[in-house]
Amino acid sequence: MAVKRRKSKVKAPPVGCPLTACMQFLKGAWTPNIIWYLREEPRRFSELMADIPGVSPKVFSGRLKRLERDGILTRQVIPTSPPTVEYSLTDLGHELTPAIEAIVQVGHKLKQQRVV
Amino acid sequence: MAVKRRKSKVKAPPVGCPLTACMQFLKGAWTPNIIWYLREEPRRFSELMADIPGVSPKVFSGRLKRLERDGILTRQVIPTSPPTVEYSLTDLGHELTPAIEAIVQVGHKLKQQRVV
DNA sequence: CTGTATCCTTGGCGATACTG
DNA sequence: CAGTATCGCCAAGGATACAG
Repeated sequence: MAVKRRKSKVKAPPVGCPLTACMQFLKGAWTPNIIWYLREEPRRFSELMADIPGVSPKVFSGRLKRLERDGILTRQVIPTSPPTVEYSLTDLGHELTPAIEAIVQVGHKLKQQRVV
Repeated sequence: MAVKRRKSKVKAPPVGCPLTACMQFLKGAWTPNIIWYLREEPRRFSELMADIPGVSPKVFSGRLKRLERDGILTRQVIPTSPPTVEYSLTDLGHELTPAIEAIVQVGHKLKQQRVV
């Protein structure tokens, strides 16, 4: 069925602004972590789930689907005998990693200063 | 009135991870933009509203309050005759700007490549 | 000018169970 | 192993009007 994307009634922050342009890909509770854990090498579903504890498979699967739809990552089924699936970043996905790296940097600093 | 904050039943991405530690401050639809537009100099309520079109005063006010509570910015009332209010980043707020700058950088690049 | 008050919608998120 | 199905919550966000 036509997955026609409804005109999101959720008011978008100002598009056209580079900040928002990038943030839209980082939106969502688990999104940055997923990209982060994929930055070096492809990972499988359960590996990612283990990397990012606390998320339910349903939510996780949904997030991965959206990221795939957005062109951030690709999903590849490997026909082994328990089937495995590998997720990896696309070029677009890799473009985002510098931003996330900066966020991680800041996070480290905040932790050092015990502000978190 | 004791605004006791309930143990948020919502989204609990893995805390303790630096990424999430930083992201919690960037969460929310208009948050990064607010910090961004305050990075150089203090701004008044209506200035910020104009910088970031499309947000209603209620939502905007709520966001600013949360940022103040989180220690990202300070609110100073200037007793002029129409009263004006100035918002400025705290030290903590300024710590976040490198991360946002990186995000903006990536946003620029994405726009150049017309992926957005 | 700088916000609050009301009321409402929505989609993100969660838990658990189940399947190819 | 890698997900869906189902059910439901609720905080974030929005529109509009009003207030100090």
